Amino acid sequence: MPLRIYNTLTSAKEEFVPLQPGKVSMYVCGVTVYDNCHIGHARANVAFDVVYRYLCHSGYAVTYVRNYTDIDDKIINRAKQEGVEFNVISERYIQAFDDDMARLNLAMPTHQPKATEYVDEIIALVGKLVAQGTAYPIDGDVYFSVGKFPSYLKLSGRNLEEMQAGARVDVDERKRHPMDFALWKGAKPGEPYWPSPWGNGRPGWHIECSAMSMKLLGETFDIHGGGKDLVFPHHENEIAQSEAASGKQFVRYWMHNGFVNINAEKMSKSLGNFFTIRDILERYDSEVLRFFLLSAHYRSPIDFSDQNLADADAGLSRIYSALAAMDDALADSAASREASPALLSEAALELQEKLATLHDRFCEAMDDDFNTALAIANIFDLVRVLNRVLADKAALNAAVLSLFSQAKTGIARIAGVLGVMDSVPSDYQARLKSRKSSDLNIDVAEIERIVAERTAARKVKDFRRSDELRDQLLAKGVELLDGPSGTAWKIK
RNA sequence: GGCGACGUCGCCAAGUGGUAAGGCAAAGCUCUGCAAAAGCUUUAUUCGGCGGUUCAAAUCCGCCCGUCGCCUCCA
Repeated sequence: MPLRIYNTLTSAKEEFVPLQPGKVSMYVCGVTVYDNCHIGHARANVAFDVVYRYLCHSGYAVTYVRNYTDIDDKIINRAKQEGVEFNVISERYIQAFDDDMARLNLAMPTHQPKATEYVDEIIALVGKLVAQGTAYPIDGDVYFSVGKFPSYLKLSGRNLEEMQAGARVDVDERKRHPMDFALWKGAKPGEPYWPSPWGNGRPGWHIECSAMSMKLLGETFDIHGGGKDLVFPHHENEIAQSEAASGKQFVRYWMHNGFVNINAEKMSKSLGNFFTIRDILERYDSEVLRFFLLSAHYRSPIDFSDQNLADADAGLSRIYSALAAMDDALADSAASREASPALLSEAALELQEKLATLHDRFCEAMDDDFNTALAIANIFDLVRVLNRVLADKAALNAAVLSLFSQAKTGIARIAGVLGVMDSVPSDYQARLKSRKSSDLNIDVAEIERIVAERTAARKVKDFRRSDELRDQLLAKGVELLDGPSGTAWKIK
């Protein structure tokens, strides 16, 4: 079954046919590095990380480019505030971005270019547009002339007249058309600059992506991604600059991810209602955050709340519990099972059937515009059957254990694409426990002492004292779990 | 004002013509001294409302209501 991708350019799902068979060229707008990243950045980057991984999984040789925009007005402003050079700011937040993405288990792109390393290419591109007459210099700035590019706004499906009617911006009177945008900005005193034919200055906002993507991927490439909010003006302007310069189609498939909302409203810097990735990782495991982000389709809005994160946490734990239980069964098995008949129970037969189609169903979901929500639902479906088999301890024979091995392999294959469920189950569980115990207001030795006292009380059937001690611990957030081999405890 | 998206069980969320996936929560059961935890089972004749097309619609069309986004920096 062919992969189908929703293309913003045509507003439809289209069969994906790469420019060159077996190869995919893909560019995703990274970040402007002037501050820490928020959950919205996490979503976009996780979404395209999965796109990248799935394309690789499908057998394509993928060249994945994700840029850093490391020169921009916001960076300059921030540098001014702090009284440092602009590159102190950009380098700091590049490092922060890299750290955040590593924690979110992102695969490394093939190239991670920085705008400042491509100034020559940018100047050449602007120069070409000026020479052509599609761009014009004024007082050290250079503007793109939207009137010279007839298909301007084809991506966002608007027209120039409407845009002007709704314009809320003060128009620079020097521009030929109110919608003309800057390719190059002349430097004011004290600002960073590069020499250019139009004087000292720096790149405008959109031009760096055109220059870097065309340099690394060619004038026409397969996939260009980013958040929905980049459709206009950023991607629209990229198309204008690039296609005007090359005379060729710039990008074949435009992909845009939906927003992260807070109380059904867009999370954004300007609204001030954002959470940084760092903030959230203080409180939730990074794998939980990633799992949460993949639990909705990448184009849908997703509402960020404690409740929803807690739900994701519970769901992911359910999967790991089943994986851990399989590990246990496999570990304490072997010899004693060998003699047992290899008959499969009804549940085991169902498991066998689910395993046979597991990978196909995964691909079917992902081929439909990267439907990770459906892919995850399939995993839960498998987990339910798995638990049913696990529950029947007497039926754990060699044949069933072999199914468990298959299940582990099958899930690992999927986990490798989604970038979740790829921890060692017992490690994951230990990670959660230690995270929770860090905000505990009682020390472990004290817990152990009370547990021991209660065990003694239970031994002599003093259940009143036993329950008293249990309540005492519960009040401090410690939950007791009595089992055949003694009493374990966990943080509530 | 222009353009666009969305509205599916208490909550989250798949499903774009063939008769409602999955998760969380809840209830029942198993287990337990009792619990907790865990597991199993159950839980929408119905998809914002009203019309229409069709043998058949959550899915297509029209209108209405509601929410949100873009049009300014934004993933």
